[in-house]
Amino acid sequence: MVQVISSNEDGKTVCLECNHNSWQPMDQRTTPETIKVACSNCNLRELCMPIGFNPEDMQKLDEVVATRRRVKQGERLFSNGDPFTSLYAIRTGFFKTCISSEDGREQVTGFQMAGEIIGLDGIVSDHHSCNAVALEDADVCVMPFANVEELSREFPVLQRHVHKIMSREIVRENSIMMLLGNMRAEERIAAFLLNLVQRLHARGFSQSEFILRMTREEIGSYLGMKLETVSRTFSKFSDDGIIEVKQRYVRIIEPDVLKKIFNSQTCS
Amino acid sequence: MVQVISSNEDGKTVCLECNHNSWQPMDQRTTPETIKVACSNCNLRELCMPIGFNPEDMQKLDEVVATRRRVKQGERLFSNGDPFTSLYAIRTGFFKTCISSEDGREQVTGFQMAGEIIGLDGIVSDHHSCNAVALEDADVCVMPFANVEELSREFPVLQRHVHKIMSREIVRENSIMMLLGNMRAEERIAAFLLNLVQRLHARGFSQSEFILRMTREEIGSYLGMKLETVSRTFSKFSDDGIIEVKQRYVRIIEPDVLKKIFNSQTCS
DNA sequence: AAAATTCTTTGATGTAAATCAAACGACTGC
DNA sequence: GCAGTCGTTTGATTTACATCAAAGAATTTT
Repeated sequence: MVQVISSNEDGKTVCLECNHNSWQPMDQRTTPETIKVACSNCNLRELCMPIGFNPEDMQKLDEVVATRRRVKQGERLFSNGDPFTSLYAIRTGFFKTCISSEDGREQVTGFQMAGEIIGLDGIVSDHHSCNAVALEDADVCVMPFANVEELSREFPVLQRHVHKIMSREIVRENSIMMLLGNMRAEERIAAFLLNLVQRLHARGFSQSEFILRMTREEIGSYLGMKLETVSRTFSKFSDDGIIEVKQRYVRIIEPDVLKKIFNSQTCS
Repeated sequence: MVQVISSNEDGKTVCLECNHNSWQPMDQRTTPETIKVACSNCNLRELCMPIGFNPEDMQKLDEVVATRRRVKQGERLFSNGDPFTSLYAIRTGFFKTCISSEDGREQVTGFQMAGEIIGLDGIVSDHHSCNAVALEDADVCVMPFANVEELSREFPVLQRHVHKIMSREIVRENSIMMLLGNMRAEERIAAFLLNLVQRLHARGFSQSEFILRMTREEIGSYLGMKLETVSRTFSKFSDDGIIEVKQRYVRIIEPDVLKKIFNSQTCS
C-alpha cells in the first residue's frame, strides 16, 4: 500500500548532520506561509489519500486541500478550545498532541509524522480538545472539514477512507490503553520503539536507526511513566545490547528481543 | 439534546429488586431473535440518531437499521477477528469492550449502555479488533455499515452525526489516557463513578444511585488497577462518607467531594 | 437446602516505579 | 568563547499499588 522512496533505502536513511529524519518533499521549501496546493502531484498521496482514483476524479480531490500551513518548532497547529474547521495532513515535520488536566498535568496522546492526519478530536464539539505542537518545523495541508464531508458524499472511496482513518485512531488508542493499563516500563518502551521504527520504515527510513523528535519527558507522558524511568529503561536496553542510545539517536540492534519483551515479559 | 423519561425522574429510578437499571423500551419484550425494526418510532432515537429529520426523511432513515439482535448476559456481540459488517446501537443492556494481549492479559476499553454505538473498531481493517461482551441481557439494533455509508452520502446531517460519534470515541479515549497515565487510584475511581452516573442520569436514571453492571475486576481492568485496589478505594470513599457501597449498589452522597478528588488530589 | 462457584473485602508483605537529588552533556544566545 | 538554560543520566530513598492470602458474602448449581 505504501510506496517507499528508493533514495531513502540505501542505508543512509537518517540525516545525522541536520538531525532531521522527516520526509522532505522534492519541491522547493521556500513557499510562503500558506499557499494553494494539490494532492494530485503530492508524493505523500499514497499515505494520506485513498488509492484508485482516475485523473479527473483526482483533480476534484484537489479541492479538498485548500492551503498549506507552516508551523515552526514549538508552535501550535491548534490548541484546546480553538474552533474546529479543518483536518490537517502532515507533509513534513513531527507533532505531538496533548491534553492538560485541571491542575496542569499534561498527557501526550500521540506523536504524528508525515502522511498522518491530525485534528479529528475537534469534530464532536466543533472545538479542538487537545493541543497539537510541532516538535520540529512542519508543513501541513489544511483540509477544511466541510470540503472533506462534501467530497465524501460524492466519492464513496474517500468516504470510506475518512472512516478508516477515524477507526484507525480508535484502535490505536485502544492499544495505548492496553499499554498504560497492563504493561510494565520495559514493555512500554519496547512497544514505543517498535511502533516508531515501523512507521518510519513505512516512510522509507531505516528500520534500525532513527532520531527521536521528543524529549524523555514527552515519551514518559505518552507512556505513563516519569522521564527518569524512560532514561533508565533506555540505559538498561543499552546495557543489554538490545539498542544503542546516544541522546536522541537510537539504533535497534536486536529487534527480536524487543518484540519478545513487548509480547510478554517471559519472566525477568 | 437528550429527552429524559419523566417516569424515571421520581426518585425510584433504580429497580433494586430485579437489579436492573437499563432502559426498558415500552414495547413488548417477546420479539424473536432478530426482527425488522424502525428508528422512526424508537424512543431511544434522541440518543443515537441525529435530530431535525422530517417524517419522510425519517422513513428513509429506517432503512439504516436492518434488524434487531438479542445478546444474552455473558455472550458476545462480536469478537476480535470477526468480519466487520455492522455497527450496533444498544437498545437495552450493558456491554463491555475489551482486548487481549498475546499473553492473555485483558484490557477493558469501555463500558457501553443504551443509546451508545458499538463496533467502530472494525471499520479500519474490516475485522473487529476487540470483543463486545454483554454484561446483562441486551438488545441491539444492527446497522449494516454499507447502509450507514450510503445514507450518509444522501443525508449530510447523518454523515455529520456518524463523524461526531467517531470523534467522540477518540476524545473519550484521550481522557482515558489521561486517567491511566497521570491519575492515582482515588482519582480514577472518582472519575469513573462520576462518568457513569452522568451517563445514567442522561438516560433518565437517578443522579445519585445506581447498580454497577461490572465486577471489581472489570472496573480495575478499565482503570488500570487491580480488583483489590478498586475494592479498597470504594471502602475508603465509603468510610469517608462520600459514597455508600453495598456490593453492586452505589449511592453518591457527596458528588462535590468526588469532583474535587477527580479534578486534583488537593494533597492527601 | 446444601454444595459449589464466583465475587468481594480486608490484612500482611513485596516491589516497580516515583520522587528527591546531584552531576553532566548539549544546545542557545550574547 | 563563555554563561546560562535545558535535557539527560545515575544514585539513594520513598511510596502507591500489586501481590499473596484468607475469610466472608452473594449467586448458581445440584
